[in-house]
Amino acid sequence: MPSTSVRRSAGQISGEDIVVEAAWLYYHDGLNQNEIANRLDVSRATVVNYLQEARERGFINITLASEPFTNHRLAGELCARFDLRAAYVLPDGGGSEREQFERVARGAANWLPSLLEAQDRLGVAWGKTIHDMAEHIEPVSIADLEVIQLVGSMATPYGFSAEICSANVARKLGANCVNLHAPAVLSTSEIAATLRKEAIIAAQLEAIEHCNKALFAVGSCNHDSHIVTSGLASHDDLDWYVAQGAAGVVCGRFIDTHGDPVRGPLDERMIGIDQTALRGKTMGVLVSVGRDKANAMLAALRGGYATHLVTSQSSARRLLDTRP
Amino acid sequence: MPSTSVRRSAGQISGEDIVVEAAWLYYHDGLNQNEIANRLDVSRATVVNYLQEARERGFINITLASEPFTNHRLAGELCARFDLRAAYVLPDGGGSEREQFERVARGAANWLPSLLEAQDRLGVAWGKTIHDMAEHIEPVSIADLEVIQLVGSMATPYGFSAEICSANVARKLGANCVNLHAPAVLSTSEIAATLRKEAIIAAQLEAIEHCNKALFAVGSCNHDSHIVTSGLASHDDLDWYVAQGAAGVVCGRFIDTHGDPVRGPLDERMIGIDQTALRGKTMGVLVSVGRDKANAMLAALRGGYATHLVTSQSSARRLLDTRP
DNA sequence: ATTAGGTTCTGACATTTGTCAAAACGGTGG
DNA sequence: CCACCGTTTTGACAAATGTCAGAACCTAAT
Repeated sequence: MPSTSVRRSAGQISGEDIVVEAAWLYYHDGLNQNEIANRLDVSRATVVNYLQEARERGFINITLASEPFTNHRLAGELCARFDLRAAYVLPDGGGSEREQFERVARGAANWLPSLLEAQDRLGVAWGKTIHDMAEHIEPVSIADLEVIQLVGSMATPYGFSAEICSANVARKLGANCVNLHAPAVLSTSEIAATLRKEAIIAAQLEAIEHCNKALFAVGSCNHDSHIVTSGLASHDDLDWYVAQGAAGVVCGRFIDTHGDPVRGPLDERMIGIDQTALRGKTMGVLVSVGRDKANAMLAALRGGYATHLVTSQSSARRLLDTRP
Repeated sequence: MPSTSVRRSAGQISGEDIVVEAAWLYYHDGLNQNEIANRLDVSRATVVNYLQEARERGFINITLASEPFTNHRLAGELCARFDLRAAYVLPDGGGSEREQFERVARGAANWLPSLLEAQDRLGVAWGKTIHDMAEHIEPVSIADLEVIQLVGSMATPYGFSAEICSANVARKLGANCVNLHAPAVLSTSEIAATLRKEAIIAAQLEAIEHCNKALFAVGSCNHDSHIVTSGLASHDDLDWYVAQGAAGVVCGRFIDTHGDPVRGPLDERMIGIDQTALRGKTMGVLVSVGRDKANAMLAALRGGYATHLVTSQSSARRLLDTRP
């Protein structure tokens, strides 16, 4: 009676097959590792290995439903106060601001796919928030999705510049990516104007105008915030805009505490979506968290740039504690 | 120093919030129950309860990726042999036929959502297989999906009659449901013809013609198979069709070993999709398993009714072991 | 044959998770 | 104020899962 070996390399069963079988028995049929070990006639330790392999290979998807987060009490209040269609509030979990940032990025990554549908054209801004979010998106494929870079590229080589953000989001969502092949800011408004008329750039700006959804973060108006460190604005630029009442930055554009555009010399030299166009999208997803972002978030929310918000509990409380 | 209570009903945190928080920390942040217990300042046993509640409430979704099943060696061979676009082969797991049936139903439930896209019109047949499958679909919402009942309702009250199958599939997928408000089989062809001309029925038959995808099982030609027990065909009907070469049943219609229609007196009296229309769909998902279904499956596959197949390893082997 | 080098598997132990009866709690009505 | 009742939490124990060093196994080269 020659017993057929179950060793992975032997037998008629191909290598990964037994791994899948173990995963199925465990996650779908609800057997425990002992029962699986008996059925497959291997040791329980081996079953542990199979299951680990299955997880590593991404055979198992564990996702958290979005409802409990959006239904969160704070989410409801945020929607009411800032006229949002939905908000996604992540628990603080008692961790540091660093951890909270991470969690919000993951939360946004978790939520985003369910906000998109086939044929959407999603504009993507830039920044550490957007970049980290993109990292955490579980790859899915959304039919005929187009991802469009909303802001020109950064002069300084930067880990989370606009083209990298949009490319990563597109990659994770299996989408086509329209990059904006121009610097975010040019030395003179004339050069910017010329560039805007270039056929290639014009087509890309056209794509920006016609995207229906937007994903963006906000920047604060400090001298150490990304708007300066990325080389988009000089310290003088920043001072000038702050003097005019700037309270925050969306897609590289300055806005005041009411969210209204603060226009100035830099604007003419920039290539990318402007405040008016951003406000016109049918969906605007704002991802932001942190004490330092509070004012800028408030400005962006008041300005009506966002229809959807992802943030943390403590940030949500800060927003709600401010007088309207 | 009044310590704020974390008891669920107290504090500013709403009841389900702490459950969600625990779930997040566990499934997303990968903390273990002890760490979570410390953070939330409750006992570990409580964390266990929270996590259980989160699972019960469906906050956590665990699904298996479809690739390992569709990439399976047997799946590839099935595609090649029967000209399928994809096959989903479930492990046998050493269990009984009963367990295999169950597993195939769950596998189909797992796979189906990823086969559908927005605006699809999915025709759904009937039978125990389809019914059990529907039970196991994890509720999702597919935009503008329409589910259409392919076969009329059963005269005998039946747990898995056509209208129940389509309604359940529709419910789970958040789809609109077009039911066929007519019996599957009538006493005379004249009555059937009259009924087909009724405006309501005609519109429903129209919907059947225009659906682009179909989900169906096969029936075998035994006297104890559902085609007889459900009251669709009498024993005499069955004998007659078998004598004409019938080897299986799809959507209540008889086919021979090549999958070609076997037409007879019963056909004129039936209301529902016919063999030609079924063959014309852009996608046909056949879900079937079991030794007794082998011949019928073979017939359906040869007849080109299916573009996608869900079955078990052992059933797959049986199919492949048969001479083409 | 035998040996070397890699991979896969296993047994013994460590850690994590689940269970359950009893205790603590919060509201309610005497 | 207290006794009651249903719910939530907890501690102690039981079960399940994870870890890791070494055994078993395969392959290919000597």
